[in-house]
Amino acid sequence: MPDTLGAPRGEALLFLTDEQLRQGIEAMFFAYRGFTADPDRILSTLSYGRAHHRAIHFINCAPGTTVNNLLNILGVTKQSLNRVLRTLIEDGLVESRVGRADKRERHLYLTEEGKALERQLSDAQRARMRAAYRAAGPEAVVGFRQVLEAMMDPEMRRNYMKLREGRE
Amino acid sequence: MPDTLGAPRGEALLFLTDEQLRQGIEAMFFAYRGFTADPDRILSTLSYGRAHHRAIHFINCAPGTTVNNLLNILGVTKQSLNRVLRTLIEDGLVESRVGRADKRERHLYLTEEGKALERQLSDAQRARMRAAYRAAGPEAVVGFRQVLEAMMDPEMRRNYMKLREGRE
DNA sequence: GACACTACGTCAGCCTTGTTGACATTCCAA
DNA sequence: TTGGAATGTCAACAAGGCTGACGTAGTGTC
Repeated sequence: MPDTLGAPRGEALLFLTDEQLRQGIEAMFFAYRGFTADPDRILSTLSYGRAHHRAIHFINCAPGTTVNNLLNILGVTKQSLNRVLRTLIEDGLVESRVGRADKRERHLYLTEEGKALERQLSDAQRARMRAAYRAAGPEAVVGFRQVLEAMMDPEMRRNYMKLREGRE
Repeated sequence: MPDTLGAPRGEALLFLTDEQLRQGIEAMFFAYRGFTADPDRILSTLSYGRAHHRAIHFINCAPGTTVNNLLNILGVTKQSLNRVLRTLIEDGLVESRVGRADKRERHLYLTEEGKALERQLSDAQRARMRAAYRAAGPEAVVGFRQVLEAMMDPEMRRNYMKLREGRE
């Protein structure tokens, strides 16, 4: 069977077989379940859900972010986000400040209590991630990140990069 | 600062910093969105959801699987699964056969129509996975899989391995 | 100043998909 | 025969998505 691409020969492309891809798909499914399991347990005791976790996470990452900005990152409607945000503000975990330059905007911040919950959630999630990283080793981690980045929608990849830059 | 573990020195553990872990967490979040985006688009035109996709996927992987078995793999209640299965059976995508050895059990199979939808969904999902694999390269794929496997709950890892063995 | 537009909040209603609890049926096995 | 396992089904409920409509406040433009 001739190699239509020229450079890499058949065997070098074994990682692109349907069976390999299928295993990757299932690995994503099962791993994502593990990924969310620990925070989910904590949240359920507080009658919060994953949606609250996501909001808390990204507000913590980018303090002072606007509602619109958060909407784009999370990829939900403002009505959905608002429901979550309202409870977090009522419960004193998030503070909403009217913008100085543009008073239509609301800038979101975690309160001390909000930061405490964020820490609790991300400690649990990081512990699992750390264990997985340690078990797999540094080279595997590089590969892991490369594949994940390549799997994102371009727009989400931009959001992802932006968040990283903001912390460097 | 002394190295408490002995062997690897500080720099070798840079991949375990909180910032690295945080980036990994966000990468998982954004990548999973991409991972499900293509099937979701197809499903929404058929008034099906992700739950239907998951059922179809695993019935296709393990034809003749029982309801209970599927329950364990998917990690949902029988009532939840039943609602999904009922619509799939009504729509003629899934066939439920009474067990021969144990007539309490129902063995699940995809019909031709079900297989066609499965193919449509998995083609879309594999296309994205293939693009990501190709962009990242074979070494990255190995690392990707290693980290994902390490991130699973032990019970889910067993399910994952079992599915793989069944196809080899 | 009038007007269009933007950012945000909110109300109402709908859908999917998860949950619990209760109960019927069927059938295997002790 | 009787207990328990596997399954199906009904009802009720909640989280968290969605759309559509409407209100309000602030911005920017003509």
